[in-house]
Amino acid sequence: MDKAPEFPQLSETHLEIMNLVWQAGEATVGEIWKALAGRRKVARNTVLTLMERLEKKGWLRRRVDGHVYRYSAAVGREATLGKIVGRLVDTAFDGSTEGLMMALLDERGITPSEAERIRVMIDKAKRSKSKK
Amino acid sequence: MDKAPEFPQLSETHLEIMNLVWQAGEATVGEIWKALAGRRKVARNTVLTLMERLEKKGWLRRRVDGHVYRYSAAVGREATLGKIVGRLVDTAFDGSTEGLMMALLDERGITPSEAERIRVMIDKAKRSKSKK
DNA sequence: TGCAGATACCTACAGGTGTCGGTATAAGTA
DNA sequence: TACTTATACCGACACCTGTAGGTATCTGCA
Repeated sequence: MDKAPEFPQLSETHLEIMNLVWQAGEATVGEIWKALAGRRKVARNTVLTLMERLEKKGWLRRRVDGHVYRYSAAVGREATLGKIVGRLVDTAFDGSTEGLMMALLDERGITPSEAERIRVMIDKAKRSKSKK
Repeated sequence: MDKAPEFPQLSETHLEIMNLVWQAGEATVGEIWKALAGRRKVARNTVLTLMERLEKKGWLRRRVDGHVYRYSAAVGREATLGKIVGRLVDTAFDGSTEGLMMALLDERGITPSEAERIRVMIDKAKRSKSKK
């Protein structure tokens, strides 16, 4: 569950589907479709096409189960999201982690409890920085 | 400098150009092209097309100056980047600011001095949360 | 006055994306 | 057995994106 594709960018819709697959672990097109259709109107075939494309590009894997394909993610959620965010930092914030955080805090704000948890995260990240 | 378009997503390349324009304040296609070509090979006409499209969609403004168009950003940098990040938080992290930060720290790590500055930012954000 | 260089406009094209319809097949059900 | 319901595959279409060539115009300099 690790060899990420060369990273040719996941669109928003693709990401939406990847998220559902990550959440489900393994799922059929129908299951993902139902989950997605709960939020917005979309045809089953649309989901099918998108998932086939994701599979072709190496983001999803599928295995035969009876007469059905069961899809699962071929890449890890953490690593993938990490790369996406990293890429955004590079292209939009010129590599500045702080820049992104600033934009985020400015846009969203945080609650005191979030602030506390983030503080803990930062301490931990600082300490284990050399790990990676 | 504020009414952002309905936000139909800026591609990475578009963002690259927007960044140069934000930096320059006002610039001709030729100037942006030179700045961009310094980093990667690209034809002048490519930049021209991209900037025309950005203008058509409301991200850039242009005014006649002699026989030349001078382009400037029609949207503020902070607000725009904020929205982009916010959107990523929503689509990739299900609205969780912390989630994004975690991914970022995990992917990039931070130096102690960055950690310190971020801590200050968070404190400030927490205090002025109601402002926005 | 004529040419080089910058500029803008028009057009094109391949590849990706989001959207499906049509059709065939398999499985469960009345 | 006939019908309904999933599923998959093929193909299509419009729009966006990155890329750029061709051409006409303008401007400054030899």
